[in-house]
Amino acid sequence: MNAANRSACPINLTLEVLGDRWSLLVIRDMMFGGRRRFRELLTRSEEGIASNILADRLKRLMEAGLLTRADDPSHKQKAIYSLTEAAIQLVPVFAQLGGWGRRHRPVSDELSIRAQLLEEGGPKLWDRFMDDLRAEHLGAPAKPGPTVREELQAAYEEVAAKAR
Amino acid sequence: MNAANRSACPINLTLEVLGDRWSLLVIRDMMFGGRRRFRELLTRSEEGIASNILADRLKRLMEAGLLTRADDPSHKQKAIYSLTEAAIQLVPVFAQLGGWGRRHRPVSDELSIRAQLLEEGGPKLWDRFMDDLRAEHLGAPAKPGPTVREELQAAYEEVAAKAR
DNA sequence: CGAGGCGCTTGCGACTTGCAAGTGGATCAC
DNA sequence: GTGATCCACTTGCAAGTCGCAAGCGCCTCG
Repeated sequence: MNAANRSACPINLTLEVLGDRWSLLVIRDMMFGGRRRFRELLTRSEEGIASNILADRLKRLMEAGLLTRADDPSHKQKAIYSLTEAAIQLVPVFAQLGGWGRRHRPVSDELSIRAQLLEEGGPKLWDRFMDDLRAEHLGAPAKPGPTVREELQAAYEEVAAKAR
Repeated sequence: MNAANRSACPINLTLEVLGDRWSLLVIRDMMFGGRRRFRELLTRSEEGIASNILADRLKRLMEAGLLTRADDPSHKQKAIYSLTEAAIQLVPVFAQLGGWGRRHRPVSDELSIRAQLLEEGGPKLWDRFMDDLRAEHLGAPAKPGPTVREELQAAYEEVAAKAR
């Protein structure tokens, strides 16, 4: 369980940071849902994370170098969390995880359309998405045109509307 | 925690099956290490899994449809575990996880060479590897030539020899 | 027939999780 | 300016999970 006494295998080391039920979901909500604050992550989470678990995960992810925290200059008690470059590079991992889940788990149509588009878009779309995230979280210059998140969101809403 | 009351998001559903510290490591040892028996998985695991945890994970993975169990006809008390097609399709997920770990975690050179080759080989290599696994675990006809696992293993041993 | 290997199971203490409630401070509405 | 509300967490506690060591019945080998 200790990080120290386990192996230096890349997969094992990745699992030591991300191998639990919540860490990747928190990052997913920040990436795909655009959430940046504690309260947003807490209350708008599909799966209903508990506040102490969320606090603990944010702390661990910061220690692992996947997230940073800054005070909101416009509102002293608000904090803003940002993804680091390392976290942004999880985009292909999410694409594969989502693609696998879509094919092998009982997903709903609305929620799987994003995974499908991300998978079909391939590395080109992933790179665009990562550039969007760098602009949003790291202050890199933004590219013109709609963001990948907006495109995915629009597709989701279209499917959700049809389902109703 | 219950599968029932969480969301139908592909990433969440994937995490419900694989989102713990051991499940993916067990599958990794079967895929990349060629282990098929309880005892092999127990004693030749780099990370030292406990026997009760291993038993529990094998059971859960069978219930999730990722593994099957058969009696060894030549030895009544031995069991053989096989990967299902769903588990074999985790190859790209492993490739991405390994690639990310290699870039962002303190991996050792010997253990990361496999991840590097798998990443650089891209979808073509992944497909070959998946075909190898289908031959080994599902009884599909084998392709001629060395298996991907053998190639990865040879590269690993070369690096390990240099390191000494 | 005894030693050892096989796939597990059991007991138990330590740690982790999930829920509900609470904390101190900042902001907002009036 | 004052009371209600929002904010990011923290605390207490019950329940569940993990990890280690030991043990189980069965089978095989010499």
